Amino acid sequence: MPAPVRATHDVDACARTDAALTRAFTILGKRWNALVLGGLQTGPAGFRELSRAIDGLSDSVLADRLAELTRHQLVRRRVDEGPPVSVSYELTDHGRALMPALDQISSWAVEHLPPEPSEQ
Amino acid sequence: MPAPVRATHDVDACARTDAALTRAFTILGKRWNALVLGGLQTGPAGFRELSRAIDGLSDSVLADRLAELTRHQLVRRRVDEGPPVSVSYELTDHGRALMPALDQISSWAVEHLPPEPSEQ
DNA sequence: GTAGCAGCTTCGAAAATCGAAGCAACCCCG
DNA sequence: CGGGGTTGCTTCGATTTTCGAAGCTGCTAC
Repeated sequence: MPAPVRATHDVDACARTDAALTRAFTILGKRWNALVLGGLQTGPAGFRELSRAIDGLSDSVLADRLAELTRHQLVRRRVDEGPPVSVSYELTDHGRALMPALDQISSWAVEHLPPEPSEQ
Repeated sequence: MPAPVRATHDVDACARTDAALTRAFTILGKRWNALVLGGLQTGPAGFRELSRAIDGLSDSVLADRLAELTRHQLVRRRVDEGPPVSVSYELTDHGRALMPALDQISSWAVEHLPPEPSEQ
């Protein structure tokens, strides 16, 4: 054992940062993904609707995020060919399964996230 | 009501994308933050230890993330002035309070996140 | 026709991330 | 004591992401 006994716990213990968590945050760790999913929580919504609901998110990025979430099967894009073509996005079962976790994070933020002492 | 009855639900319903969720993902929505917190889940760890545990994360970004998480009071930096100065990072109570949610997300990923059909 | 809305896409600029290298301090080995 | 290894970061230039404004199509209302 070359290194001093400094480590509080073995590297292996936290080593593989939990592959599943890594996969989850490959998606959720992108700037707006979780918020888009959250915006869909209450039901289907149109592109423009989401755009207005999520403050600060630009159209170009929203389009990108929706495409990505759709690829990952968390969101479904549905087109209504009625007289005025309309598009709506909604959560898939996979996406909906994430909602409880999102709620939990939301609650955590209420209780443990200070109102920003001084934003960077 | 100028627009056709296309909206499935009122904008207000999903309007303010849940301020708390937004605040939470101002932090968690950054590329490595959640993984760093996850790496600290099993106990205190040193800089290099985390660096090796989280695959793909560079030193410069890790330093940045740790500083940010520390500012937000989710992580605490502790220096042991012993003969060999050693630094260790650990979760604060606020940070630890997030772990259940992280676990839930991890479980969700196991059950609902396909093994990447084709990475972008 | 003219205006307005929905749903995107394109484009250049700004910001975030990356990876390699550097640096001080300290330990072990010989 | 010198060489080599480890820890904890910082700096820097290059690549990626993200951003926001503008543009374009299709349709409706006036």
